[in-house]
Amino acid sequence: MENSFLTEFKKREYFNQCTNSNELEQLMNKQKIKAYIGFDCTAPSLHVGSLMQIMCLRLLQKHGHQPIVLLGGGTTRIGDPSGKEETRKILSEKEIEKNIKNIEKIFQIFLKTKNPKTKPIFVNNYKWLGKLNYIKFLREIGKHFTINKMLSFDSVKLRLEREQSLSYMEFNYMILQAYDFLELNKTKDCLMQIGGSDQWGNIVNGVELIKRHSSKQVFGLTTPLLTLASGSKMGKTEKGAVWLDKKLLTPYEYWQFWRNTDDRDVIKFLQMFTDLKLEKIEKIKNDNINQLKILLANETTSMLHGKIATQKAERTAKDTFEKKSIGEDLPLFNIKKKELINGINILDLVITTKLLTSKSEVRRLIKNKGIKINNQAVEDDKLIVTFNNFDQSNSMKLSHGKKNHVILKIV
RNA sequence: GGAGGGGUACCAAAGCGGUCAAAUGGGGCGGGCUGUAAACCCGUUGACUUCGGUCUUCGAAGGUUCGAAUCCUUCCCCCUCCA
Repeated sequence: MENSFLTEFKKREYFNQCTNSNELEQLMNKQKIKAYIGFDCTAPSLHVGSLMQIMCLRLLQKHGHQPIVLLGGGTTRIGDPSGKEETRKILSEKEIEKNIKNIEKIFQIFLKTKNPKTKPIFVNNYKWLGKLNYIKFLREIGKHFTINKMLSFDSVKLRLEREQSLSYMEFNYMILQAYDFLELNKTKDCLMQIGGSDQWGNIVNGVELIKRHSSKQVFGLTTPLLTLASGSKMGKTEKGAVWLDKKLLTPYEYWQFWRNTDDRDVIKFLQMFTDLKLEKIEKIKNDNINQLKILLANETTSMLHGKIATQKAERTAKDTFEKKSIGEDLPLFNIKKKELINGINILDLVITTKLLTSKSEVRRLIKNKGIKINNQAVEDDKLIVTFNNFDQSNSMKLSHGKKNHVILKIV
């Protein structure tokens, strides 16, 4: 089999580690399997940091396998200590439920839901973790874990070494995650768990638990921690997380995020985050880098926000950056006619558009020629904006730097 | 439990009675170059300001002093060594 799930998985650079690569390959060539990924529900939505995991689920579908999406209502109530230096804050039940609903919508967009053989199965581990019987759990599951081994896991070891407290609750997280896998194996015949490289320990625990408890062979697969050419973490910009939710980040902003990818990351991102065939990427990889970035932005944005929103975003970018005119997708602010009669101070105006948050900062920017009205740098921080600054269609473009623009419209 | 060392802005780290809104580096932001990239160069980086200043900040609370990030007291937290 030339293009199996695993080969493509590796070619697209999703591969980090596998508990048993060869046997997994054989299994997946022989039959279609179910595999799961668990997602944390501490935030109201997911951001690009989870995108690689989502792409893994899509890849499963592409090869005829069925993804299980575990939204950890139960484990989110505990908090994964992996990679965390401090105890996480605990969320209320209500918040978690709300987050889960919201996050599920993201998967409805990214995954194909029609084909009954590959459509995603959504599960919430609170369903089984919520009603565990402590004594029974200790006897059936707890006996397979030794404290000696648990103490040796990085997530635990680090906290202990630094003498940071690790609550008993968090200490149990790995057991619960292992139990999730066991449960999914029993009830859904799930044979694989995928996760980020930081999940390796937790995943292996699940694989081993199933072996001991049910004498079944299952698999674990991890993706690498994605580091950008610039050395920073994927998905976090200065302005905050790059959310996969148009309420938290507009399609235009999402498009811009991809358009601004570092040159060195573009090909990698095309492989990882688009559906473009690898052969095609190979063919075009020496094309004009800016065209490739636009392609990347178009592919990723339409996957999440749809074709129409993507076209709008692209057009807005063109209008804004190439024609230096007013792009329709830029954030819009209405100004009342009344207010303009006496004019509005430039400082107040910038603050109301939320382009910046402090007047001192606006003053500084003006000094550095960083605030522009209709592409013209504002020279005086006492400038009063009036009707004269608006064009025939009652619009005015206000910019902070080259990339942050806002359209003001008189109503 | 005993002995030391330390908590300073987004982070790291200097300052150790006034000249400190606080050196320096990183990061951020803006400008230049360019390609909405990287690298590089320049500027900027508490808030408000009628641009004269004013207000708030150096772990917390008190105190000494004309004046404290700097000295004293108590408290909280962290690190290293010994037991």
